Amino acid sequence: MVKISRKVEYALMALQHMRAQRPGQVVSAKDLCATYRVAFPILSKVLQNLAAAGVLRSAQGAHGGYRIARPLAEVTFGELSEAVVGPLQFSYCLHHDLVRCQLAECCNVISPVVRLSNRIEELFYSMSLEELLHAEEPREAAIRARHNAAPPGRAAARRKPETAPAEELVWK
Amino acid sequence: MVKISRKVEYALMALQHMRAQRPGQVVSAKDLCATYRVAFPILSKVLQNLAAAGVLRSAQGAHGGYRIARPLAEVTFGELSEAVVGPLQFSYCLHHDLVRCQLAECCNVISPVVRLSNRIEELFYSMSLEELLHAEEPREAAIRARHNAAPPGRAAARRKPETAPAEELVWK
DNA sequence: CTGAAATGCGACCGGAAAAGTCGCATTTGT
DNA sequence: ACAAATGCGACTTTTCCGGTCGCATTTCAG
Repeated sequence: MVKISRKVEYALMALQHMRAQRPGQVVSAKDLCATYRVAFPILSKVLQNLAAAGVLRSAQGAHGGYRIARPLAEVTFGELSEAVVGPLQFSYCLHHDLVRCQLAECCNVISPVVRLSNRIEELFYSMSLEELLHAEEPREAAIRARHNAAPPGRAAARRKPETAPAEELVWK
Repeated sequence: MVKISRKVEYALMALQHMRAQRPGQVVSAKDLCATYRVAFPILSKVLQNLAAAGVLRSAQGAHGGYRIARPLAEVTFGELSEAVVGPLQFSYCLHHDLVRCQLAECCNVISPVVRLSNRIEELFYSMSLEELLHAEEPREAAIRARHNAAPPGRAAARRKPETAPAEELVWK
């Protein structure tokens, strides 16, 4: 199954958050973790990856943190993905040389697989992060509203009927 | 990392093979395994999945096998993928209801993730198998040629070289 | 009618990759 | 000097996919 890595989701969360900051304002990994309930070391590594890729700029030391290094309209999802989870590698066949493929001598799908990989890669590199993150849509806004608007205990209970006590939502 | 399942590759191999058969000609799983060096049970299951999805038609009993059930131009890669590896589910967030997502209450990327998933899904359902498999390209043709070109007498030896590498090529 | 050859199907196993953890070094502002 | 932050590498845990096994069912052929 083709699945988006959780690290990529964390990266998107971080960028979505930073997009809303004043320009030049840095955000620490610690703050992000507190806000979005993600384990520190893993988010930290994701941010470091993004910094290494030039998507974020880091500031070390006290009151350090991260900020967006270049306009998100200029950064593609493909870049983000490669920065965070390594090179795109859609198939077992394509390690850029065919030599290693065990099936090479009787393989009849090299071309189709290459075509497929190219199509996905094109898609990934055609989507800018700006395009992806540009605005909340109703569905999400509703969730946020539910979360923020109602008196703490009750709304949760209402929305999420007896089945899931609030405790179970806590990040393990 | 976003990776195409090996089962999907097997499915493509099988369909590529059947595309070249005379209409109405059935191919047994056993034959396919022998030709492409894939373990029988796994390929068998892939073929069954394709049959259940109406892409292939199966014939049970002696001299049974599979054949293509409807024109590959009418079957999309998305269909194939879902038939073989289950429903497309690109993210951990989207189990069709948001209830189960632990991050829901502080998640700020639901919309982007939905957008992303939709884009990939659109791509998958926009590619027909005919389009993917339509023809061999030079690179692949070269490999096939190299493989087939050996003189007849030696061909058998070439085909199944008893040299050490042979063992290493055997599907573990 | 019986056996062989094929699909159909469900349960199980092992290994690799992803996710997460730990610990410590380095940088920098107060 | 100290505290707060990033930087980084090694380790552990967990999840899931590819692969295996075994047996039931169907169907053709002689």
